[in-house]
Amino acid sequence: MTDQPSWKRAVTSHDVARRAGVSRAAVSRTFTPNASVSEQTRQKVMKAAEELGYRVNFLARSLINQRSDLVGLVAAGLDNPFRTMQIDQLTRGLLARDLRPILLPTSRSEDVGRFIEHLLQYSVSGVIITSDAPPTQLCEECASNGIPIVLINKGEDIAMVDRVVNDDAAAGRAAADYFFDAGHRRLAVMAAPHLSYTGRQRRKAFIARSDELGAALDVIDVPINDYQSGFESAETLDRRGVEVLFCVNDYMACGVVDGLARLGRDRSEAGVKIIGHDDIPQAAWGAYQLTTFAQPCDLQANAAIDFLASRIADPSVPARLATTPIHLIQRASA
Amino acid sequence: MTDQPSWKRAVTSHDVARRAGVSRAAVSRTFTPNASVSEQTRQKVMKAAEELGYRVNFLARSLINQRSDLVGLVAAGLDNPFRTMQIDQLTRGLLARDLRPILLPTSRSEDVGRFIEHLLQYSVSGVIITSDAPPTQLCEECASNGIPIVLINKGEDIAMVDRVVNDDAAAGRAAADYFFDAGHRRLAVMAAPHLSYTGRQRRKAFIARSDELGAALDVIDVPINDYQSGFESAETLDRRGVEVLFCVNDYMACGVVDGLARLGRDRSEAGVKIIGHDDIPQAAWGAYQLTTFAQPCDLQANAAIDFLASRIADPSVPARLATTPIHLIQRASA
DNA sequence: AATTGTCATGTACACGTGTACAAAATGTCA
DNA sequence: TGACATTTTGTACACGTGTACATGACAATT
Repeated sequence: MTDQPSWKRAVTSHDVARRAGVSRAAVSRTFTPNASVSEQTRQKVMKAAEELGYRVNFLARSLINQRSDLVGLVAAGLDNPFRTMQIDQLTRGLLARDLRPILLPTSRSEDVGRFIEHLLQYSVSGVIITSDAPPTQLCEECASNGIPIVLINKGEDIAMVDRVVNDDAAAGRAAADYFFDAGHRRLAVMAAPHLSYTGRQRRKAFIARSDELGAALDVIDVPINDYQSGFESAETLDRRGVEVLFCVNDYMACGVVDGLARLGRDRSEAGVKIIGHDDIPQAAWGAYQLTTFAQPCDLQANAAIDFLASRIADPSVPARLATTPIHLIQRASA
Repeated sequence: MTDQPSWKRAVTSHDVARRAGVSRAAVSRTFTPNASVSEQTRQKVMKAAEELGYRVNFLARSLINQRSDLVGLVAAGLDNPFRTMQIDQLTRGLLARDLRPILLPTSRSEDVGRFIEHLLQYSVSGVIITSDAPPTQLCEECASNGIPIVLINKGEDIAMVDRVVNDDAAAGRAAADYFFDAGHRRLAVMAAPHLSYTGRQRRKAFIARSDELGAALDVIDVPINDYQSGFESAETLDRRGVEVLFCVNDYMACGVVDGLARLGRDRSEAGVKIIGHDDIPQAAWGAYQLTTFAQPCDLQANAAIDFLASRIADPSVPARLATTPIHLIQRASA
């Protein structure tokens, strides 16, 4: 026989059709949901497909459908553990819906141009962006090519672009209230004033609520909301005599804790009280025990994927916005 | 004109050809490396392509080339920060070579069947596997379809499958030597005896070297090499009076440190000395300061991608093995 | 029995590209 | 200039699939 034991070439729908004694169209219909096939031929086709080890070629299918079921996942700063949680949830969610995630980690914004090529050349069905830096160019390019976009925790509201955002305003306010209710009249907040939309929102809300309450306020600016910045800022905190601090994310808060410890300011005795945000795994680690606002990245992922899926189905729906609730987790740090 | 301002349909090589006044083949050749085109027509084509915003449709190209430039990235346990470092390096390396990573996080091994479908249906150019659980079925299936595979830190040596492994034996030995040279005659190692190939190797080498040195040895088994296991095992360490411990990874070591701290056994005063492995970011954090073996995941990623690329070019090369060196990083924990 | 409607099936084309082959153009040398 | 080698170009087919359309089978209705 011409039956090669080695993988000479992939088995196609044509082969299955011949073996099952039906037309190639019948095979195609068998593997297409909501297509019209009689139960009898479906059986025959399935049997033949099974025997030959047939799999539909998604490249060919995508070519015809103008849709690849690939989804671009643009994320920045995998160093922040929260990002890992996000992409973990997102990839699982996408795979559960038979969408395949292409991971595109951005370090410098210059990558973005290359990413656009990657995405458009593969006719991705959609793009989910978690990056810090606002890739407006990428958005425009995708939009003008009719590729659905969902932004997670980003500010720009663009026509036809869905967004999922954390309730940062609530977090900022709640943090200020928490400290105030505990009797403190001098508060502090640490954040990067120019990067990270979500960090800016939390910072803004904390400052606003602080003012409302009439509390004194230290605003500590850092270049980036990361561990290193937190660590190095400990000295500033010490110098200014800060007693309670809202750190706009846990990643940086861990740095603050370690930085203070290095200066000998242990927080078990009357040290600095700290509230963080995100509830990264490390926030629960014994050395930190951060009181923090949990950000429901599972809900966010689901919401984002829902948005994406529905917009893939109907690209003309108006832009939507989902705000996910926060949840205070009390630990030893405050 | 029929010029729609909206994105009615993507611009194809046909459009470019017409505009440039050449045949469609000329366009194709312009965008195919090492194809025969005169400089003059290339210029014309590039100009027309620029004006129309043309991009090669990779789905169509892949269909004809039987190769998609997509690479499956099968990884488990994104909770371990080392995994994040790995996929970060791998995705960047792949993108730098114009390969696109499809991320497939495995939690249960049952996913594997579904992943195989994902991978084969898209005619991925190759697969890189970092998963703990040995997906032998996935390997076989890919191999029988002629898809190159590279394993990172896995044991199975399979025909035609390249591997990149950390020098676990050296790490295990060096850890034992380190403690012995410091004067300790009773050593301990903590690891999951059934999971994680790489952990087993380190454990084995540590035990062997211990025996050679004639040191007493505590072998502490855990179900998984994770933070939680480390944390919970602190009590066992305390009960057995362990003084020095080799933890087969940092993730677990962090748990041990926290677990011991909870029991009041601070390591600043004569506490348990700990050596970890991987040099995850948290190992350098102030609260832990782990002495550890750095695993060069950048080298590993490059080696893996080199293997993959060369095997894509020539699938018939015999299986290769790269062993990456470790590097001791001394901090306060030992 | 004749008519109508429903549904399964096959044929033929389309998706956008790479490339074998032949034809044409160009360059080289006597 | 003619003969020949080399390069460039165009034509035609292939990749593997989804689906519009027409055809035919079969049940339901009159």
